[in-house]
Amino acid sequence: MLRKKPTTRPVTIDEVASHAGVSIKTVSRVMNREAAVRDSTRQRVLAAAKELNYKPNPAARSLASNRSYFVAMVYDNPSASYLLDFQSGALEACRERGYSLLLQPCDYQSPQLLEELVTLVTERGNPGLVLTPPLSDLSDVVEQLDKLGVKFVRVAPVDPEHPSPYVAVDDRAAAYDLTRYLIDMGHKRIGFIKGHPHHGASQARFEGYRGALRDRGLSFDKTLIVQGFFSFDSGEQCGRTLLARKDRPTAIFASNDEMAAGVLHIAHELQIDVPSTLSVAGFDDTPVSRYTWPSLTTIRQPVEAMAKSVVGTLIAVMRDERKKDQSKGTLFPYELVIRGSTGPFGR
Amino acid sequence: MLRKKPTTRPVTIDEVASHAGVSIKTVSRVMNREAAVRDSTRQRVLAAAKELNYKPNPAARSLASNRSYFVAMVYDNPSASYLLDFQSGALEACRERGYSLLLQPCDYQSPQLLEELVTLVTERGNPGLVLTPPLSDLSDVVEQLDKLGVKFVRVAPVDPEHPSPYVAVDDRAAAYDLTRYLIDMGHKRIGFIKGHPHHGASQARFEGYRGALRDRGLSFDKTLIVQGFFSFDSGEQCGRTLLARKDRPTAIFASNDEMAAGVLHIAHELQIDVPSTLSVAGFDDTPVSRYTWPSLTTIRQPVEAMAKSVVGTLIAVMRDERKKDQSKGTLFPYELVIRGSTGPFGR
DNA sequence: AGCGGCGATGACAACGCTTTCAATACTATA
DNA sequence: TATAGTATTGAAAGCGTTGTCATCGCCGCT
Repeated sequence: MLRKKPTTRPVTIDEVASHAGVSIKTVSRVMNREAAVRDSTRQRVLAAAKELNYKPNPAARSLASNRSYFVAMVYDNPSASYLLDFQSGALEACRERGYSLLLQPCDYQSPQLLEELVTLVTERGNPGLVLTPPLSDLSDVVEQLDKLGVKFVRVAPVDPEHPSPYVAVDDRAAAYDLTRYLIDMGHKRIGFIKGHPHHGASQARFEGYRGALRDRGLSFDKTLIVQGFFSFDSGEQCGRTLLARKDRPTAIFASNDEMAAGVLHIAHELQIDVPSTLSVAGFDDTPVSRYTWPSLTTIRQPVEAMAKSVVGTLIAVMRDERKKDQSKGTLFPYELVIRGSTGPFGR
Repeated sequence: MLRKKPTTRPVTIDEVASHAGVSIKTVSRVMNREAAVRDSTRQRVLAAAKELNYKPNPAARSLASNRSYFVAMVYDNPSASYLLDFQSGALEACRERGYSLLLQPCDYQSPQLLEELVTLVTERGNPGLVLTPPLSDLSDVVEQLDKLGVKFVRVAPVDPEHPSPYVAVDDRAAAYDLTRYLIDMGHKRIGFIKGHPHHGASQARFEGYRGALRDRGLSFDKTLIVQGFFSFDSGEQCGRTLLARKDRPTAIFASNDEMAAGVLHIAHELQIDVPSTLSVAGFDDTPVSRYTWPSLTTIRQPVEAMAKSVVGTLIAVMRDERKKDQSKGTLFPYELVIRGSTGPFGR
């Protein structure tokens, strides 16, 4: 079967120009929404473009303008559903503005990380970058990228000091609220599983937990704190540690849903009933929180909206459209979602 | 803070050429691995390129060559983790060959789907397409894309009749094996939750189930079959239907993990012990299968490897490198993964 | 009427690469 | 040593846009 593919050659700007009786430059102006075009002319051009179904050639565009129509999402494997939610928000922002999203998985601990990013940027026509955690906290990388003139925004940076734009949720306050909720359910011994130490949010969540204990006058017991790594496996391990003790906690707050799922697994293994004798809470409200039994009490972050917002900002930066007075960071609201995995102790 | 960004202008082919003492055409040849270059020349050029850290400008490249260095993954929300696994395999294939991956979420039922895809293709410089299920089964879309000369490959098409390349797993055989395993555990009444009717795999899995019953001489009870939609919620609903019956099944085979997770939820709600009085199995071996309690018996598909392979094929097609005698489809091996959610009836 | 200015438009040169085709340098052969 | 043939290389013309700068009207003001 060797039939020749038709591959209809796309319409070019020249055709639109002659069809509308103007120069290509004018068509270009119209397509780029530049101001200095008489309204009647603009209409004529738009009509011609529409009729011919003209789509500007992106390669020619970025070659000539030395501009990029790409946003690259740089990530190192945070939770899967977080990634997907984020992607979908980012895609939405890109779609609205005619940009495309590139994916750049990477190893945040690699010594060549900066080099890889620079390669990405130069190889892919200078896209803007979205740094997701924990990359958003690598201050040297941030510094260098900035120095190199790379446009980027950060997601959930622990340290908002750098002038680049970012989005985040107040992790500390969220963890504080969740902990207070547990305390208000009557829990006095609340275990805490810390998140990955290289994620800024981990520290903030821990501080929220501690703050709530303090404010409610509960003593802080260091032995109830264990170090997790945001993974299901680490959740199991930490759960085992906490639940093996004789004076085990009556509630466990895991710094994300996957670890909470791991704790639930161990609780089942040890035949500890949840929530009657153990409450378990997570963080993030990923789909995981519904798959577990019981469903997880957790904190919902509007990940998709955050992604959309921050990518929008990035594109504005790439276009130099950003008003100077615009605030560099945006905090999004979180929400405490109460499900079956938590309750008062002893029924 | 108005400091000017340095934005070091990238190295161009001209600089490499003069640095190596050759014409730009020769540099171009070397960069594109064309044959007709003396070895000594090639070395000289490579050295120069390396020294200057030359990266060909992709926009210029695709403008001049009218070729695309993009692969677009077209999907309509199959399971989240499936997507991510697929992405990561696709990215790997792209990375190896210097291509970039674009994401194109879409609505497979939209009447304008074809139009949207054509827009994508023309707007984004004619990328190759990866059609994931259920898009891979829209024969009219496939037909039209082919007619338009769009290069594409399909993932898990139910109907391999079209000559475009594809990857798949033998869903029927996998479901057959899983069902036989359940039967061999002593189950005689095995409920089946069908997958989304618009996914080709659904039918194949169902046939595998039926085939195993038949071969093992078990009667086929239509009332044990319920229609799901691959979602957790539909799993719950179907689970409720099946488990509310007096003569409820002793095992339930859900056509994917999320639905199986839903069934487990209902089992817990009804205080039906798994696996002693009910076995539950899923399909896909997504991370979900580990989060549930008990962990799910399921079928593992090498999604990432499949993605990598099919994207590799796509790129070969885009480059016209594909040997004619190459088989158009590739079947990947699946694996039965036995976990805690299944066992012999009555302990 | 003459002049400065500004709004609207177009001509033409990039942008960095590939393609085409011609030119040159070899190599094997007679 | 000449000769054809092949391997290697390069010059120049695009590819489809945007950037720069010149041009052309037209307005208001002297």
